[in-house]
Amino acid sequence: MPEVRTRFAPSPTGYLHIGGARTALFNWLFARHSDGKFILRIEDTDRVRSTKESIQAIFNGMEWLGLDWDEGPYFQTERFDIYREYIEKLIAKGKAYYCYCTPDELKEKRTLALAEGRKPKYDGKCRELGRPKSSDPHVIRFKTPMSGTNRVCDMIKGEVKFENSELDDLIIQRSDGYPTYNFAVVVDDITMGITHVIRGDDHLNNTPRQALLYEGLEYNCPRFAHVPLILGSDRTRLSKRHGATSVMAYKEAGYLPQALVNYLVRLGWSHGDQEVFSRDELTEKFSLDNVGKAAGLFNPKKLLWLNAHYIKEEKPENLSRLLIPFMEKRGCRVKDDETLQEITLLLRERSKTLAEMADSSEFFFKDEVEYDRKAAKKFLKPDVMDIFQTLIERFGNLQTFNQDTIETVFGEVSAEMDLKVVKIAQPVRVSLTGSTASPGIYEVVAILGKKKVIDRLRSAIVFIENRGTPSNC
RNA sequence: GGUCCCAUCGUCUAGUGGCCUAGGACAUCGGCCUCUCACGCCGAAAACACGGGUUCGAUUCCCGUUGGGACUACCA
Repeated sequence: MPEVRTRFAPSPTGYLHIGGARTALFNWLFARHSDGKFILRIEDTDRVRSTKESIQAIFNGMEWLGLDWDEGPYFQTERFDIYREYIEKLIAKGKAYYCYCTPDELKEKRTLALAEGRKPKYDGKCRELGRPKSSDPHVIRFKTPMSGTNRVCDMIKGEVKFENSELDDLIIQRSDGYPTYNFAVVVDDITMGITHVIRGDDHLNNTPRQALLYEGLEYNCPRFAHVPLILGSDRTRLSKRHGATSVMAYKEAGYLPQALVNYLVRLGWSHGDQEVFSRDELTEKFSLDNVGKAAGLFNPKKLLWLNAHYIKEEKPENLSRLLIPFMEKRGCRVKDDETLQEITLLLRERSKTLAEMADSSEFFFKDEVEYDRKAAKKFLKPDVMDIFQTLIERFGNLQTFNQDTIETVFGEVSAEMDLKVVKIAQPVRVSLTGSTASPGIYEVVAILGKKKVIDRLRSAIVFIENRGTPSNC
């Protein structure tokens, strides 16, 4: 068996999007599973739409997802000599020809054909003419066989048949001398020794043209595998309309790369009933045999669930490091210390994203607690001032300020005042966090520390005292 | 319009002719746990698009219908 060689070949006309990422992932997994090579090739022959920023965005996305490549990146714009060489070969063999038809002429013919209900194929005018090369503007076209059936054996779709008569003579070199997509892809895949072309379903219709090109160039076709597309919730191609489609947007929203990888791989591929896969498990178990044929709808809720899962699984020390940029974005300057790790430990059970985790840990670091209106109205009432006062005293007297001693204080106060713990915990929670929902109150008190807790309880008392006066309402 | 692809719970899927009273997961709904919120646990509801064949037997194989999608450029 020759070595497996796969490639990911994005065009740098935007960020790395969800669909592209999955294609890259499948190629990467297939190569890693087979101990083969994964190659990155940038298809930048569209000089109007290709940008440097997009190239960088693709690199960033791949790096974040952990999709490392063994060869490349190759750039098509640096390979013109190679394409020219192959075009010359085709011309020499009489398999390609110069075409001097103008874009306007072609457009006219196309509209006419459409109006008459015919197929808008190129009519082959210059194929008959056989004009030699000249300095007049021209493209180069490939002579497509007029008849015959073309069979492509796809590893996912099975055998797909196309009639050659449906195809026309495709342009392989544009008038500006640039090769076109279908031609450059074939030459690249040949010269890079690609054995498996794994790509989106949307390329299935290109495959017969490319197969013909392989034939014309006298090379064997690689194996093809057309992966079904990812659709938005309205069942059309995933696009910006459907929300975030950029891989890096998920990083910024606080997703973990392993969650996105796990989600993407399970969308279209399965291994029995298993839902969660480590990276090692994926490279071990991935196979094209278990890739489904039908398009899949992108389901943000399931991705969110997976993200929550991976957050729960992540070590507190890693989480605290990942959390810092999110805290800074919220104006909290935090150190990656033991306290932050304790906080992430509390919050990892209750956060679906790092952004959410940052939101719910803000109160630990803010100087002033901002009370949620409803929460304050319900729990910060005159009858709790007594409780707060007692707690301030008891906490003040504690030699050891930890979860156990704090819990004991709550227990004692609840017994002495004949109040259920919840009647104490909720007002305290609001006074310390501003909200009715937070991690366990003993943990929160312990992490905040004696001074902050007492300060915040005092502020709450002041808040309650001032509430009666209209100026503070 | 033409070409091609596709079709199991709302969604991702298991299922490769009898193991199917169709399994799992997300989401939804109920319950338990509990200092709140989550987490976790338990449970419920929820699908083989339709019509013909083939077969002793079809979710599974074949054909058609319907529905959805992709492509249809001197873009990739």
